[in-house]
Amino acid sequence: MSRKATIPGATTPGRLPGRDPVRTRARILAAAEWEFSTRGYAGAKLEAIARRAKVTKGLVFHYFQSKQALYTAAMEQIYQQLRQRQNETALAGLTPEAGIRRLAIDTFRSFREAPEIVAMMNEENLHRAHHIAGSTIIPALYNPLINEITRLLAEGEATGIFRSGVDPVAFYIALSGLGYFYCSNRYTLGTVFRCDLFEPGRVAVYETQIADMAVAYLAARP
Amino acid sequence: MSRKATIPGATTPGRLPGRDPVRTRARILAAAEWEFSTRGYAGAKLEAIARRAKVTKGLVFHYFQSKQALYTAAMEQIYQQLRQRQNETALAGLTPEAGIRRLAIDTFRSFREAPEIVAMMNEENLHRAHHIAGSTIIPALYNPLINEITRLLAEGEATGIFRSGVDPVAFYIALSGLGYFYCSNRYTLGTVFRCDLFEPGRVAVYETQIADMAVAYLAARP
Amino acid sequence: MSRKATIPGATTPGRLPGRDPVRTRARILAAAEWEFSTRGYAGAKLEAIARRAKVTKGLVFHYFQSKQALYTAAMEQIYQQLRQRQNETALAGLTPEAGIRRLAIDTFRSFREAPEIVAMMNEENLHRAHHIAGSTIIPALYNPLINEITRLLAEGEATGIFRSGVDPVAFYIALSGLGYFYCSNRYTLGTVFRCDLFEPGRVAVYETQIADMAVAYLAARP
Amino acid sequence: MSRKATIPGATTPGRLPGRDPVRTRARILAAAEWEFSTRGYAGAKLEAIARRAKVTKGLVFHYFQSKQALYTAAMEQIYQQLRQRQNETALAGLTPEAGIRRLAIDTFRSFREAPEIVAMMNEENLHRAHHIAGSTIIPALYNPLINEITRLLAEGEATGIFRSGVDPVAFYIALSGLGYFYCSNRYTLGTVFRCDLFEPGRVAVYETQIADMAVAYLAARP
DNA sequence: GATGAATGAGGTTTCATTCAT
DNA sequence: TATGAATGAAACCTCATTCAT
Repeated sequence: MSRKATIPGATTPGRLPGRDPVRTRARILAAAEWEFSTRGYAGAKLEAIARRAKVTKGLVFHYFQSKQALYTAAMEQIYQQLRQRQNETALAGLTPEAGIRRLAIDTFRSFREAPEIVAMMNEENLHRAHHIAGSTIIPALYNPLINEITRLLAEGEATGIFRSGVDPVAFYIALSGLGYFYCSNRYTLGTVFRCDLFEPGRVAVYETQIADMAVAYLAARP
Repeated sequence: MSRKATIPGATTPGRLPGRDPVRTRARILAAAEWEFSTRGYAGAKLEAIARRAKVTKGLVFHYFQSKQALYTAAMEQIYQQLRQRQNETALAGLTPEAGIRRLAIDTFRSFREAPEIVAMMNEENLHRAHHIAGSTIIPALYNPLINEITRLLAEGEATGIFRSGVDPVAFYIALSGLGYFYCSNRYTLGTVFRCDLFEPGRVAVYETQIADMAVAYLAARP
Repeated sequence: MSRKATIPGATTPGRLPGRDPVRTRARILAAAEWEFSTRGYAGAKLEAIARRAKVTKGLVFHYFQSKQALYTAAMEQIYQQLRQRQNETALAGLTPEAGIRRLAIDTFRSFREAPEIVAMMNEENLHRAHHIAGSTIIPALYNPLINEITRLLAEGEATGIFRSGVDPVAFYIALSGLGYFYCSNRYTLGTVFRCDLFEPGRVAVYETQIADMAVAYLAARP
Repeated sequence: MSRKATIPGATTPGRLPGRDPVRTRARILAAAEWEFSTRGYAGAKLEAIARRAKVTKGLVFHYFQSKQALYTAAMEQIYQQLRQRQNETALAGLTPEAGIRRLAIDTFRSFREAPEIVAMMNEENLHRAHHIAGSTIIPALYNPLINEITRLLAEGEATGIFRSGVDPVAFYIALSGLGYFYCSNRYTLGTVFRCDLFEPGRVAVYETQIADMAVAYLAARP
């Protein structure tokens, strides 16, 4: 009898080195994300990625053809996670002011919660966006967010509470920058100011400050 | 005695161009700054640094004992350049509002003009500020700037034009973030928005926006 | 019973193109001949052979048990092709002189038309005939040719037009060498002499020359 | 006293892992020649070359930048050795007939004594003379020999003992082929004919035969 | 018969570092 | 001070082969 006694329908859970290509690929990708985002492209070693994914180095090449290709795959996945995270933000039904506050706070939070995204973006900029340039997916990911901002600005301007002439892209950059820098430079700032920037109290103070900055800037002057 | 009688102070013509220890060291350090800031710690190769400095690899080890030590030296030099650049900002004699505007604009400019500083800070944060932690010089470099901000905030509050209760450190971070992100993410943003962020017109728009944000936030509400 | 009722002899349409064991095996063997003869044993990759045969690597192992075994199979097939090609030569009814001329010319032609045989023989000699040594087929393939030569030499000697005392094996080697070298060293000679050795005019000149050499050597001196 | 007691003028012989760049390079090159010519390009392993040269793999790359470059260097050296060997042949003062006989015999001998040259030429032809094509040295090496042949043919024709209209290049190829094939196919022929082709008696027979063939062909017919 | 995931050994190459001169 | 030969570990990658399905 060559057929083993298996529970029909069950996919034999718990088998790690088993033959489940989908999971294996996912494991490798997750390991790559971790290594690339914590050590950078050059600093990440395929050996470490393989060990973390519990596969052999050869198998990494079986799925992804080179270190570069693996890096690109990891980067695209990370970007998608960022946008997914940001798209969860529900701005519908909020007043323009509340929407902008929420946006400032949520953007800040998304960077805080996904340090690998921040690290990966820095890495990308070090290489002058070489990889993103080739990707068609990534620019598309930004559209919903910019559209949302444009809508909020227009709405606020129409109801007379926001100033006019605000550049949505420039405003998006400023809003992101307020949250991004706090997270991306967490360790150098923490060292210089001898404190932990991610301590909840400090985060709350900063959160309020950047939301205030955003709306104060937009507020129509009498 | 193989040492020839040389006239001190004269640059003894005919010698190899590199026989000037001070300049040689400086050349190596400059090459290291360039390589480390454009490729990161792991991506920078001593071979490339040596070639760029027009010396042999061995000589790099002669002056700096290891890659790590060379990196630290390069980093400290870069930080000093940043602070030097920021200290050139003359805020004396300006009204608090003008001072803050100037600070926002100058900080932005300093990041724009010194991309190697931005890259190096990112690298440092990737490594959780490992190198800065050991350095006593670097935290000290930040003091003048924070003092200046504290002074401006206090002055503005005293004259009733600024709101009270602003955290100087949080405000410094926000101010820096507005300029930093625009520069550090120059390439990814440029790719996504299909434009050159460093085009003068775009820079001018952003400059005004961040200065407006800073003062709008600080402005005392009636 | 998973085996469907199929009409034997019919090529069961709609099946995967490769579901014909005989043809699949032949395709793999042909691919192996090409790869081994153009890249050598070590230079040939099973991956490339599989791709060329449009099968998976696993299937290559299914039919042939190892790279070595596949190589041997390819080599034997190639040798058989050579002898088949040479046996097509019809020497019956020719005078000894005409027979020798025809032999020289046909041997030359067979090497010209089957470069993979030449390459494979070189590869074999690189490995000191390791594979041929084990094969019983290959020596047998040479017998008809040597017999033919022996017959022609004897006949010519008997009729007094050929010299006596010619070693048939040595003569066979010389005859082959004249044609073989021209083909085996086609590229290096072509480079050195800046011409295409396989250009028809040049081939014709050489053909005449080697036939002349053979018969001039054999001709009985007065 | 840091100066060791050394015999002045002596280059401290017998030091193997010592710092003698010229010898080290030569050792690597010699090892490469051996490995490439006995195993082919793909079959040769840098590890084996390094071990044979008693250096580390890294050092092989220090001197030659890649496997390809090392191969090219080895090939050029081997070609030079061949021509050097052939140029040693002193044809001056010989009659045209004696000159041609000597040429046939010496060419045969040079291939017999330098099997690595034969192997390397085969390898080159496998790769369609890719490497030789780039080299300017190699074609030049052939000139003296062709000149010599042209001279002998002209002289023989002038004195009426050689036929006219012989193509020197085609004749050179035939002459070389007679010797080359015997050596290049030593092992396959030896297997097929169950004998050692390099056994002195057999070599002598063949030597006479090919010299006879050459002059019989050239001989003017009454 | 056929697939393709998985392995493990070994291939070429890189690189920080040491050391004799 | 300066050179560059030499090292050894480890990097990325390839490839013949096995195995579950």
